[in-house]
Amino acid sequence: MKAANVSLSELQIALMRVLWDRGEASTAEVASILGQDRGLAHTTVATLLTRLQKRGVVGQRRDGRQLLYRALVDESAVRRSMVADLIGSLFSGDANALVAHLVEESEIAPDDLARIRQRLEQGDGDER
Amino acid sequence: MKAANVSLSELQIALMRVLWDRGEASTAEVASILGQDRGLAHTTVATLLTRLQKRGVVGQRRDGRQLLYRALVDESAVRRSMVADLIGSLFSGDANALVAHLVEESEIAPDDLARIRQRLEQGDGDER
DNA sequence: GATGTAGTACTACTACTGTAGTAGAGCGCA
DNA sequence: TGCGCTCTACTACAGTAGTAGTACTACATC
Repeated sequence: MKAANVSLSELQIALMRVLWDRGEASTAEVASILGQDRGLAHTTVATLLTRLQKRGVVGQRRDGRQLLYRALVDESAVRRSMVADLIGSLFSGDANALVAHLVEESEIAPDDLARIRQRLEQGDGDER
Repeated sequence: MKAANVSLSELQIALMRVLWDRGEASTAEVASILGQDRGLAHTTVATLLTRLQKRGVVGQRRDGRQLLYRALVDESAVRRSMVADLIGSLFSGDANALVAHLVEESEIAPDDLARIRQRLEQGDGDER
């Protein structure tokens, strides 16, 4: 629960992605992955995780000397709230305008729309 | 020009929207509109505009005692860069996944996809 | 000419983010 | 049984955003 209003920075999302992928991870694990990609110090990652924990976005569990973190919000909740924010502020709340933008900017081909629709209509009779 | 990397907060976008709508606006105008909606002090709006100007996002022109501001980046550039950021961080760079998300979250109806495609294919042979 | 008014410039403060160092605690190995 | 390593906790600092007050300036009006 705690569904609403989770807006994260790019870096924070990268952190979360590690947790989403593995379910639970120690600071060291996260740091080794993030540090690899971005050259962040171990302590930096620890700070970021602590802050997210204080914010209630991740949960913390002690395992001996180590801390294990896991996500308390799932990716789709973050997607939901961040996409909604974007549509609200930049597309006057109109999701169709966002799709139109994507096509206009050649981010997706018009044919993809049909494919997506087909896939979704087949995949689920209705699940929502 | 200055195409890239314009990422703005919700409030900053609201400021910009006033400028996008009217082309050029004085601090007072922006403040009266924004202040209406959000109860911001006149000086707050002035500060925000100055900062955007320092960042090169808006241009400033003196008209007597007043300053007139106009946007130096257009809305589509901001959309482009912010949508791209979002897709990059939350949808693994896959724009299709964003569209699928929109449909799954009932932000748009599957039929809308067809409508959008039709509209776009008719509207422009190709313009890009 | 003095004064009120409108408008800008400067300063300030809080919160959050990115970044990381240092200090301290516990564990394992020589 | 002490030394080093690892891991966390705490502190710090710069940058940006949100918010607004105060001070100064120019203009109009009496």
